[in-house]
Amino acid sequence: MLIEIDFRDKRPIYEQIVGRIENLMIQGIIKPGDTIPSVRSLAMELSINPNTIQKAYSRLEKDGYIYSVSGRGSFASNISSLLPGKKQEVLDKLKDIVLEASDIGMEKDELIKYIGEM
Amino acid sequence: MLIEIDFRDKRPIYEQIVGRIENLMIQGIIKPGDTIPSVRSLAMELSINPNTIQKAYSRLEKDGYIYSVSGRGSFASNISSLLPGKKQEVLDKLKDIVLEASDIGMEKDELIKYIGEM
DNA sequence: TAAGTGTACTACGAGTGATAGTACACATGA
DNA sequence: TCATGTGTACTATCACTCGTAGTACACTTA
Repeated sequence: MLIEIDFRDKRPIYEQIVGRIENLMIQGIIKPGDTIPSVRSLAMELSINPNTIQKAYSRLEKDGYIYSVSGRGSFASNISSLLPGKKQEVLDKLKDIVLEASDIGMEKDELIKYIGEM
Repeated sequence: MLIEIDFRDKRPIYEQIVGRIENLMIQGIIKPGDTIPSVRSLAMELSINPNTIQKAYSRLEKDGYIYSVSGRGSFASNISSLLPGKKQEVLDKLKDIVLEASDIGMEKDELIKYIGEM
């Protein structure tokens, strides 16, 4: 099972699926051109409604991760061009954390030290 | 106006208020013992329902930031004992970011460099 | 042709956020 | 004392999102 759902997770199911598939593609486990499980089969496998899967796939297609062909299935796109944007997103989040840390009197060095020791 | 609401913010109003007051206390702008605006006056000032303010204040009291006295008002608690927990929260978030960065092939050094240059 | 595929649509229930209104007990100051 | 302001506790209603459920249609493939 490459894709699983955590019902304790506060995020909506469709968002978990989006994140999981994005992750599998970024890690190269799903490669460009690979077939993505069909809406109905994945719904069956996860015991959730096909509409929920469709919602996730629509989002993935809109964001450029997959492309869907009516009657044939859904396939992984080449996401190499998306990586710079993803990197910037991470840096933006990191910036928020650093500002939050600053609010409670934590110095940059403390954060850097923590990262280094991970 | 120390407290404002951003209606473009996706977070619920009560959560914005909680965050804002926490922030003012952490920064020392609101000091232990200070009076917090009354439920009704803040509701009037922000043009929102008193129940929304009450919900925010209930959360703040539950989390130890303020204490409320029936008939008198709400007051800022001494939050110095809460700081270690807040620091740990920040570090936990930082950890998530680092893992996310790792997923898309970013090295720790890249993050550390970014923090250093902020 | 039959089966599997993506896609679109409506309808319903549950949960949450926010509003609206009412009510009660308490503290304070005129 | 009494009016006012305070926190607190309800109920009711509305809007929105998430998820489920069912149906339908056009397409591709074996």
